[in-house]
Amino acid sequence: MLEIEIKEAISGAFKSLFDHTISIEEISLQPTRKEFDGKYTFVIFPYLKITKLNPEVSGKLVGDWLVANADFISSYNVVKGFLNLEVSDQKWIDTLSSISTNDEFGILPANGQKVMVEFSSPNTNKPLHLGHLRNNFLGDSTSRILAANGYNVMKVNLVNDRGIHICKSMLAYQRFGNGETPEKAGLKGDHLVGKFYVKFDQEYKKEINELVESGVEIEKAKKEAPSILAAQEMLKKWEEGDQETVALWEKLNGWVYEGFDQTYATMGISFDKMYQESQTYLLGKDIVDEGLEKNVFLKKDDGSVWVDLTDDGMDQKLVLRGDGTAVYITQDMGTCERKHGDFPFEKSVYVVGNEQDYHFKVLFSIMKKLGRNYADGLYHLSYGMVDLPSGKMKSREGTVVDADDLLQEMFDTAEKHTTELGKIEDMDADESKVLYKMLGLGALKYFLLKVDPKKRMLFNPQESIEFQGHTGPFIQYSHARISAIVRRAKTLEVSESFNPSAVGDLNQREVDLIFRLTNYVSALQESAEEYSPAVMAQYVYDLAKDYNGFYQEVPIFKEDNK
RNA sequence: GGCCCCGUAGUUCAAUGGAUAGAAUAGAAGUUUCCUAAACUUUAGAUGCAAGUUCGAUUCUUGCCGGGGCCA
Repeated sequence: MLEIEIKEAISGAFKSLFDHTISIEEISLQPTRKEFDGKYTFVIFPYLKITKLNPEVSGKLVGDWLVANADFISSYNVVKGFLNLEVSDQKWIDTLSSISTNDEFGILPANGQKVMVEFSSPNTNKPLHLGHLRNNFLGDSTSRILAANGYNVMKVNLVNDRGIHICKSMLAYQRFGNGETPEKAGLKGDHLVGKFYVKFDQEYKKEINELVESGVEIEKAKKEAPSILAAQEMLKKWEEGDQETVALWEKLNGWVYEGFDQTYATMGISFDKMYQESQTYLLGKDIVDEGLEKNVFLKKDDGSVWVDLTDDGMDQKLVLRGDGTAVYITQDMGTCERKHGDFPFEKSVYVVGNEQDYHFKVLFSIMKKLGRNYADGLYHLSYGMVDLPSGKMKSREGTVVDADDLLQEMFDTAEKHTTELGKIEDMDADESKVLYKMLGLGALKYFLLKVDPKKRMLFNPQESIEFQGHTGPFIQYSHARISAIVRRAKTLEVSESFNPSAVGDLNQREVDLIFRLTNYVSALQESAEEYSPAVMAQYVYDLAKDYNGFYQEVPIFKEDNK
């Protein structure tokens, strides 16, 4: 890449001028601000100790050396401690040529490394909601970025298909279901099961209220309400493998999976492998034994097993209960090990909400103490909650934004805007449907991805369905117009306007655009290492914005279009 | 109580320790013979507070004040 070449040249300049070696990694190069001349800026300030000269003189020396010795640097200027470098036309021509002839532009060759990306991780007792959408889009986007960077990526989904929550749905179905099915109810399977989960909660609350009215303490009532006891009993039966219970569990989960599959298909998201917690929840106990053997864990008098992480700034953590039953971290250790066994990765990304920051810190620290060679490659892609203007989403208060509903709303809005603007009069119904989906999904994905993942974000339904401004459809629209130029260039036979060799005739804005494009690719490469879809989103947006800004000043086809 | 994350225009978001803190949206004023006006141009508007580190701090450190989370 161009940037690397410039850095190498700067390094050469320091070697030759000051007999000092600076590595390419430590050289900081940034795009020149648009109010100054130049394309790349090298900040001299940090190197004044080496040059032992003032900023202006240092910049001039380096600039002169570069112009004399690096043929792709055509000129330079120094403002205070900023050395602004201009890249020669020939270099742009070469760069653009290599881009236009490279079908794999932006995609790096395989690097031989495996990375597993776990995301989505739904519970099977209710449908996906807005929070899951942020998770899914982050996971999917990260996977794509990593794949484009040459990693062998395996996308996995660990479904939480067991536990007290699904028993609650099962119980309510048993009582109130009357043999209902998704077909009969005309509901997606996940929505049907979610309905019974809500039903359970209503009954449970009713029972608590009755108990409290009869004089029972509220905490006690919560523990002793008949519904919750029945749910616990059902979980126990499930764990014992009771046939009837397992059959019911399979039936309901089957419906939920069908519903999820539909939602994933709508979102355009797929997985290479599914894990079920029902298959992994017993894992990890052998690792506890191993940890005891290696003296990483210690057993207390009551038989419980602990790990001491005070050296790493954490506290002591329980890894196995005194009665020998597992805690969350136990199964996560086991699942981690199994995942690595299935797909021996160098890196493994967990896309999980930030309420589990501490949990993953603990998990990774344990795996390291156990001497797993892959432990350094474990990464928690932590993201913040999605808030609504009314505040936090709460399922019990019915303020949850359902994923299917939201997706449909986006598609409907796309249709409404598109028809109002009269954009697609020559399209048939199928084509236009594809278009609405592309627009609606683009808007939603961009809206959720443009925010720094770790930050809590606000989802305003009104704004999210707007297609103007800093949105996905803005970028899609710009792309459509760029494509139109290329199309017309071919039909009008003025394609030389787009011939790389004509780059010398392009105006400043156009060259800027090309510059942005090359910059975009290097950002693609760097940001992938930092798992940052938000950075990618910003670059694409900037590019589209630059394009829209300059096109009105230089309409290329003005003359040919009479 | 201990630990973790976040405080930037009215609002929603940007800004590897660098130049005059960028966008979008809402407000005001404009632009359709044009590669599709889902666009473009102009205008006004912000770093919670207080110290410290240094050539330079939205960014790093400490304290305080707010918001959220985790652990009991």
